[in-house]
Amino acid sequence: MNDFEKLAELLFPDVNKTVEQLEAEFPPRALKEGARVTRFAPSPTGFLHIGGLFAALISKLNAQTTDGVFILRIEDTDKKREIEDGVSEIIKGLNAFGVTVDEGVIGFNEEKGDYGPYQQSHRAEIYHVVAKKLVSEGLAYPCFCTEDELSALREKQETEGTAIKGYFGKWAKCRCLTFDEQKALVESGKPYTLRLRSPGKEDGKIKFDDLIKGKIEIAENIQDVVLLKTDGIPTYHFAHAVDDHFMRTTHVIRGDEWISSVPLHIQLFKTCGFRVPKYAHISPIMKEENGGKRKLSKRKDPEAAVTYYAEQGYPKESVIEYLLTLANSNFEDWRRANPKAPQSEFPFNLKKMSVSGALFDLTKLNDVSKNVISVMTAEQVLSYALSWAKDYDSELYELLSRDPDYAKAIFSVDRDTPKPRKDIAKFSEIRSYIEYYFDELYQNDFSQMPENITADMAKEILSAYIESYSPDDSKDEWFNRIKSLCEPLGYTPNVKEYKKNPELYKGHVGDVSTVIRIAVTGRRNTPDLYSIMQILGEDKVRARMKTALAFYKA
RNA sequence: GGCCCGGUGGUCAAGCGGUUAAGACACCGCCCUUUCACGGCGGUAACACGAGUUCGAUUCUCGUCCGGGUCACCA
Repeated sequence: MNDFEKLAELLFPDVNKTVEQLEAEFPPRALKEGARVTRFAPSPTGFLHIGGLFAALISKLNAQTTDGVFILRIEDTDKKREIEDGVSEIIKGLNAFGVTVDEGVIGFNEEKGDYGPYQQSHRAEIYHVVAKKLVSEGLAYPCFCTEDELSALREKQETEGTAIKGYFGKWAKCRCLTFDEQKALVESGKPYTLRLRSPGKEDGKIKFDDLIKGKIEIAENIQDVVLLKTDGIPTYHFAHAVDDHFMRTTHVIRGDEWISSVPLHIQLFKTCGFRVPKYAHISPIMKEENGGKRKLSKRKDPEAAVTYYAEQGYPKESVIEYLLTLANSNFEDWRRANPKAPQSEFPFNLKKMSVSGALFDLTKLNDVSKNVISVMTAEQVLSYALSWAKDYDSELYELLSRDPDYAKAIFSVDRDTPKPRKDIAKFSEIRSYIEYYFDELYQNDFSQMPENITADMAKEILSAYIESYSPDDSKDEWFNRIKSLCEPLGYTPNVKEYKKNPELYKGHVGDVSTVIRIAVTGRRNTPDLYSIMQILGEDKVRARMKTALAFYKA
């Protein structure tokens, strides 16, 4: 047994498994040629960032379009970041937007798949097996430096103005400890981290091909980075290499803040004897502020949290649809050609991802969402409205569920037509949109008449209309009735005629309709009035007109 | 500061040496129209700057500027 092997035994006396055994335990996946295995690997902070959702979506799409596998792995190697039930929050967030996983963590202490465990805190043994192997081959060593020593080192490098800073080469004082020294220190109980003995050279360069950013050349890693912290838990870097190898990840898709550690990661994969996965780095979603761009901030921007969209009542398809427009610019063309096709049919292409970070545009989201909702059926809209209201507006929920047919009729107005209305972007708007259908919500505001219509005129029109109103009219009969009211009262049924000779009339049929509209709905602008009156029914219509009439008489 | 990435209208973006520099959102105007919305038509608006290379640069090279990222026992 050489010194390295002796050291490995000293450091990991309880580790008996070998890397070979792990390889057998987690064999390469039997997937078809070209299938991609991707993963989303958040920390359980309980906060799902819209950028995280975006990355997860892209990863899922990559797996889905290649008949691969999409994994959810939880990176809980830092207890400081973790919050109670953080895992559930993340999963809930993902599921709320339909980004479901094929494999990995699916609930509290619940997972599926043969490549687990999928929570890093449960994988200690696996990391230690690999670590032991590295030590036995002289590729990693224990470092007994304290935090104070490390910061002293940093200061020294600072004052000396060394070109490269950090723990490497001659600065790495634990690198060259003899076995006897190491043994004494370990046996004395001194805490230690495990560091990589980096094979990198100071002037070395590494090239790699990022699937989104293209070819990148950076200095190779020379730092003897920490692999295992003093508590034996791996750092992100080490866990990344071990996990993505044994989970047989083919494509690592993540935020571009990781780009600068790619040289380290490649080095790690290689020194562990693992095949290097393909990398794709996504630019962050930004926000505009004072003319500048910055990353969407968890603290400052409510829209950074995925929960914001649920609270606002955006359908999940809307958020995904918008994210897709950011991801692949040809998505909108595809959508125009396939207005009703499910999003899963879009041929997503990683190569078409934008290289630079996009500003998140809520206005555009609203537009996208209006389109999404406009092609839904009334049943779908109602079911979304109900599920939103259930959580966020109990009064509205009550009213909508009281008479489902009535509620469905409301959402059917102007819907199933070649040119459906597009006025709902999110369900938090819906209350004001439909309030006049419910006496409980409806505001008797008759004072908002256009300036050209006086109270006397309104009174006159309403009185006449109440006499003539017939609830069983067809739409044509209904409108003809309104038109026939016009001439006796001094209005013209013909708008063009009015525009030609405005001085001959008090107004046109539009004005007459407006008076009725305001009486019935309390507002100047609504969808098709005939439909609204049909839904409201004779009793409500008459009651409202009477109330309005009383108002104008007063 | 070192290293890396980026910079086309207000926003998202096509573009791969020769284009009237697409399209979408937003905005404005007109048309359609009983209101609103939808829809249709039209409009305002862009290649960060400076040098090269070239017959010709938004496209290629270099520099400047600006923006972003990263330099931990955090991920």
